[in-house]
Amino acid sequence: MMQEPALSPVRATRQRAAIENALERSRVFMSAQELHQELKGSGRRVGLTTVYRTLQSLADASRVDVLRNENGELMYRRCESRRHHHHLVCTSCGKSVEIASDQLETWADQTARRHGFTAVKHVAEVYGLCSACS
Amino acid sequence: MMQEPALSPVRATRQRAAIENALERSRVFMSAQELHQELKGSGRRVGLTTVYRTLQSLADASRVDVLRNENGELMYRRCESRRHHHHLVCTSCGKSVEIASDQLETWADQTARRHGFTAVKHVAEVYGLCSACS
DNA sequence: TTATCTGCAAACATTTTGCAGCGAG
DNA sequence: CTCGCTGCAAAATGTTTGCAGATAA
Repeated sequence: MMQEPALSPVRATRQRAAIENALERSRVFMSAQELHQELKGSGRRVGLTTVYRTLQSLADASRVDVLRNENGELMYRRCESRRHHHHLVCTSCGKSVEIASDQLETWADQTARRHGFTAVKHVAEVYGLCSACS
Repeated sequence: MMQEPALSPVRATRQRAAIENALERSRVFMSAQELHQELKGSGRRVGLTTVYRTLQSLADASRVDVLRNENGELMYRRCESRRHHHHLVCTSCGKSVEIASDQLETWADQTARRHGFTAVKHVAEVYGLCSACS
């Protein structure tokens, strides 16, 4: 069993609390910039640099999921499960569901092996309109 | 059957020829910057702007595949098949294989439907070491 | 001839880094 | 009191755009 990395230094700062809090409330992926705006809008002032650095450290600790949107920007969302998983993301409201998929893993492994590839990793995300948006 | 878009105006310029030629010879994904360097190295001078614009238009016409590397940079490679497909990419030498995957499509559709999502699209790439590199 | 194409320079957008000051422990 | 955290300003990157001049057709 893999153990979650023991996140190095963590000082309980106002900024970090604000960021984690915002992530906790959101069920959608947000960019660092969006999160920064969100915080600013609700009166909690946190420097953009700090938002970037904090999100990065949270991602390193597998506390948030990271993926790139169409424009190549990094998007973050609180992790529900620490296990390997993928996402089903609504292209309209941004809501996302974490999905497990043994089937997908199996397919990736088999496909790779069939072509003589080893040490397989993969990325996969599914996009569509959620029931509320369609 | 979908018909390939009738690519708007296309003048046969030296630059476009150089770019298409370089793409034709390469079996690996290259960034616009890399392609630009490659051309410069082999004596064929093409402006970086032109490389970007040409690759973009080729991508629009589905003549090249586009995907983002880990750093979010756009990578291009000549398309072997115009049909929807995914890639198996060697993380060492960059060589890639186009892979079809009815299984994957089916999985994406079913997963989405199960969660009430419609209008499904998906992205998926598989990474590993090819036989020559492992 | 003329509408495209080219390419430089400048603009852009996102993310990272240098560094002086703040503040949690 | 210390050392990590913060945040401004500036740098770094990758990509796009404005525009004047070159050039296929």
